[in-house]
Amino acid sequence: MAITMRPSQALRLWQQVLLAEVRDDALDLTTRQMAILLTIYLDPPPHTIRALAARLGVTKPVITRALDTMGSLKLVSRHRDELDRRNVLVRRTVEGALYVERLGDAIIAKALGLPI
Amino acid sequence: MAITMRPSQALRLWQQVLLAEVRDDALDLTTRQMAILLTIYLDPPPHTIRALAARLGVTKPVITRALDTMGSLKLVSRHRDELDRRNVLVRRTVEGALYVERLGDAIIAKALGLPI
DNA sequence: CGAAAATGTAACGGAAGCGAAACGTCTTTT
DNA sequence: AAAAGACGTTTCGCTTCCGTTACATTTTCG
Repeated sequence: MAITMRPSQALRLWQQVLLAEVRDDALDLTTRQMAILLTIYLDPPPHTIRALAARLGVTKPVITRALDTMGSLKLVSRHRDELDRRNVLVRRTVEGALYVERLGDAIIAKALGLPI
Repeated sequence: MAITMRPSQALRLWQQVLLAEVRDDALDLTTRQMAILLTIYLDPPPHTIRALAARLGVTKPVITRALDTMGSLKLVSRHRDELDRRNVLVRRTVEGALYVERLGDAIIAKALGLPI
């Protein structure tokens, strides 16, 4: 069974989560950064810069810069691929997993609070 | 009946919508701008800069700048309040309503495509 | 009426993101 | 072994956003 919502409910859910994100966000990720983060945590590894760029439809420097930022926030980590040393593999971190998990819980909490 | 989802579904929904937003975004709104836009379109008017700042938990210049950007994109419009000429009232536009409506439809489309 | 308060905006310096292009390193091809 | 290609990063100039502070206008209150 698929998730069913009316447009008004979907928009209200989106608003509530964004408001919560803005109100108490220490991280302040951009839309692109959040898309990258979720892709790393939801899609199966390995994750290379090139593959992430293709998935998002952006250039590689965009991924590099986003990983710089999220790496300094400890949300992801980078490791050289020893089998093909041209590649960089992006891996999850404990902090990142916790952040994503909390986001999921926050979305559900807001969904449960939606008017009928 | 409230909307029910598992955390994995919520996160997957979020990822899918963000990916779509990044892939074919003509607008590229920030998280704050999107939160402001949805608040203007979902919460009952009137919307003043001060009230929006309080709702988001940010300073007034943040709202002013976001409205500058979204105003040039025709997503919202500003009008001086004639009853209290200190106030600026933010109003919806046809273009903004269309944009928000499409976002709602996009969310629903992604929700329907979620795995069980 | 005049002082104080409230509202939104402008200005400032700093930080971060952008697209495009050039670059260094590593692997594959010839 | 040399040339070509692939991968990720760095650099460039530019734009936009940020927080803070100062400001002009308008209203309220003493």
